Amino acid sequence: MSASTSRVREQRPTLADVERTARERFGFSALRPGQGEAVEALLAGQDVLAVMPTGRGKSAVYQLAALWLPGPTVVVSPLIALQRDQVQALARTGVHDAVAVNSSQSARENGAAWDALSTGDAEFVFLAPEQLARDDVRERLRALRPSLFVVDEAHCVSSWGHDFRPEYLRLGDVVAELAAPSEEDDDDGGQRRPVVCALTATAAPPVRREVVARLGMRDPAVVVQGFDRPNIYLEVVRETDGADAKRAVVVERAATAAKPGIVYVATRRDAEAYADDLSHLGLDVEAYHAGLSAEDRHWVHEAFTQGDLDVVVATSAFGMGIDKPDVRFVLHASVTDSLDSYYQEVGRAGRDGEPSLATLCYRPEDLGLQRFHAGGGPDEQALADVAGAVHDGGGEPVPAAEVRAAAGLTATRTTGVLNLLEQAGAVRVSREGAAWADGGTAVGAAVRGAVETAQERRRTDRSRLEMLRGYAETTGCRRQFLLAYFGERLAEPCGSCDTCSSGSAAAVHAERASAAEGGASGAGSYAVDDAVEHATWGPGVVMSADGDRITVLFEREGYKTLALAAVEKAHLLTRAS
DNA sequence: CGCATCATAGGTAACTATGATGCGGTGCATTACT
Repeated sequence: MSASTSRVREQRPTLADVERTARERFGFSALRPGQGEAVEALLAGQDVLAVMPTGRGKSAVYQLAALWLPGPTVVVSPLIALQRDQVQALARTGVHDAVAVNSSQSARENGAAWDALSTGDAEFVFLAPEQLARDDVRERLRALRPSLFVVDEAHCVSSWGHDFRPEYLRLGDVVAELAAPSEEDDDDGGQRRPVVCALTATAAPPVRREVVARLGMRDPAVVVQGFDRPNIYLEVVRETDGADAKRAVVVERAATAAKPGIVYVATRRDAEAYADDLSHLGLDVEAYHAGLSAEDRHWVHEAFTQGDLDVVVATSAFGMGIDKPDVRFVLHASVTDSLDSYYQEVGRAGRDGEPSLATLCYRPEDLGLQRFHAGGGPDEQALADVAGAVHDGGGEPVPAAEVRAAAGLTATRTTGVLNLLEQAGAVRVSREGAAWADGGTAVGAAVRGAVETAQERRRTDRSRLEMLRGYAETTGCRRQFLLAYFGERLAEPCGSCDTCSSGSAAAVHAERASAAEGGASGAGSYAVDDAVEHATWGPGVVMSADGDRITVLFEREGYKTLALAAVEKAHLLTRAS
């Protein structure tokens, strides 16, 4: 048996104990900033949200905590390929055994995994959120009495939960269910709720808040490590001469930049097209997107990791699980849906600390595709069709396939619409299908509620896109803008971005400084993360306050940038408690 | 929302201009077949 059972809960280890263990058993030279704090909180039974750069740092948090916490550890991990890597990485440390349960394994392999967990031979079980939708899986987990519930890549809760992978939004319920008493264990008055640990490399404050809320985390310790990656030079190339000119610029930049690198594109078709262009120039290049066979994807991933490729041209499918230290450039051929995604992708450059380059080729027209993805407005017809199909079930669950057929929508679209109806409180979705939640709710009212929710979501998505536009169009220091978005203040321009090189950042900085001095109270009267309220836009949180303007994230409207002078003159904002 | 693609029109020969149409990202799991 492992150390987890030989030590008693009452004897909580000190930070020095954690540190020594990290050294002796995991071979770390020292704890990294934030790690000790996060482990201590978990051991004290406090939920933890850790926002830390990718690498060894994050997973060490739960691996260390698991040594002292009594039961097994559940790790929710978004990709099966990632689960495989994580299980192997744990096997290499030799400290713990880990298993995974998923659809790529045979029933027999999955059975063996459960056995290993129940005998204590394995400490960790890696699962995708979809597994936790299964009654049998949740039952087995309950029986194991896990002490720690980890959500890896926790930003997926916010970015995928709403439509693409709705099971992410149900993880909070799963935790609650693991804690609830059941018929079998009435002796001890129910189960202990596992401590929840959410991990991600990139999350702006609103994403953090959403993760905490959706996972039902209780008074979590929020550990945020530095976002700044000073070795990555940031630049934006604005292209005004049309789509063809932009293509030429992308190809030229990718061809001349130091290798290896990643070119991110918005469509599968672009991935193929750019890969063709670059290979005609004699580069070792491959395209990567979700339309490729699993085999091809694996091959490209391997070849890139091994250093056999100069460039991978990829959609957003390429990324999670890449831990290649020497990526020299990340070039975006068009915009992403948000700065969160953008910085996540940029963060794959220069992990070795050596100089690297992040270039965004920016055409305002490219925002159109992202607007499309953010939803072209709620489709009332689709909502009505789906609501009607579920309502006709008369309270009995209607299988998703039937709802889909009745409404004539794609699977993804159907789950998205069902999710909206569920958030509006009209529909309950279970594994068996969707059921009308409340006999008293009329279809019309449910649809109106769902339209409202959809519009709110759309406003937020568009405002996130606007923040990306803000980054692309700012004449101030790019890094100051980017870090402010993530709630970090950089006092001076960074000196390592295109606007700093051109001198425009310095000019903006001077201008803001004098504006702040001249104003009655200036930006100093607002701090990042202050809660405020606007007369018409309602409650919000200050995202950045720099010089003569502040940006506020409103709960209903999304991000808005306001001139401080106007705010103070018209008393636009009041402080919320 | 912006684009690539395809069909049509124009006016008489190979092609360009215009308009209509459809498409666009991310992965789990499950099922029905060879």
